[in-house]
Amino acid sequence: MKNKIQELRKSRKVTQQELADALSVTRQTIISLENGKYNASLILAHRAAQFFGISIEELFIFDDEENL
Amino acid sequence: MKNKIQELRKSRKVTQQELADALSVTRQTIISLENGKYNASLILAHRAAQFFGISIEELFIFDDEENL
DNA sequence: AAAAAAAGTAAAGTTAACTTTACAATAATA
DNA sequence: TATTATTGTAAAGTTAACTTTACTTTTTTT
Repeated sequence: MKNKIQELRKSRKVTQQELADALSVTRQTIISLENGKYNASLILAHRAAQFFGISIEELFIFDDEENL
Repeated sequence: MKNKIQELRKSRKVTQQELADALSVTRQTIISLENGKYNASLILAHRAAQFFGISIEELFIFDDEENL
């Protein structure tokens, strides 16, 4: 699953650390999400979508046929 | 985090087993989600929302101030 | 009321999201 | 070019989502 986190973060001139703080996670979590190391949990996805003012469906790119 | 899975499943006369099969998870997972034992992963949330034809934000009730 | 279907409980195991710490590489700025 | 800010890598630990199996309880149907 891909996401638009890095793209949106950069366009808004927010650092990884600032985003991490805003979402109450570590910077490591932001890095790993941006670089596709793992998927966000539902709650984190919701927080991130809220932060960027869009829906979860808009922030994440779900390709069907993906494993849990 | 709460969700409307049980409510929607019943209103559509779908059994837990049928829903589990449709979402490619075990019945145990459905039971635990319906009974609030744990939260769905983002991908499962997406599959469930698609199944019911609504958005993730409509299917899940996010109360802010929740832990990851 | 009996049988069958559906829902629930319990418990042990696996996996991956997230944390923590520490260090390396790149980019920006003085 | 030197310094600082930002991003990335690595690795070990914790926790919770999800699985599997087996059994019990409730609901539905005959």
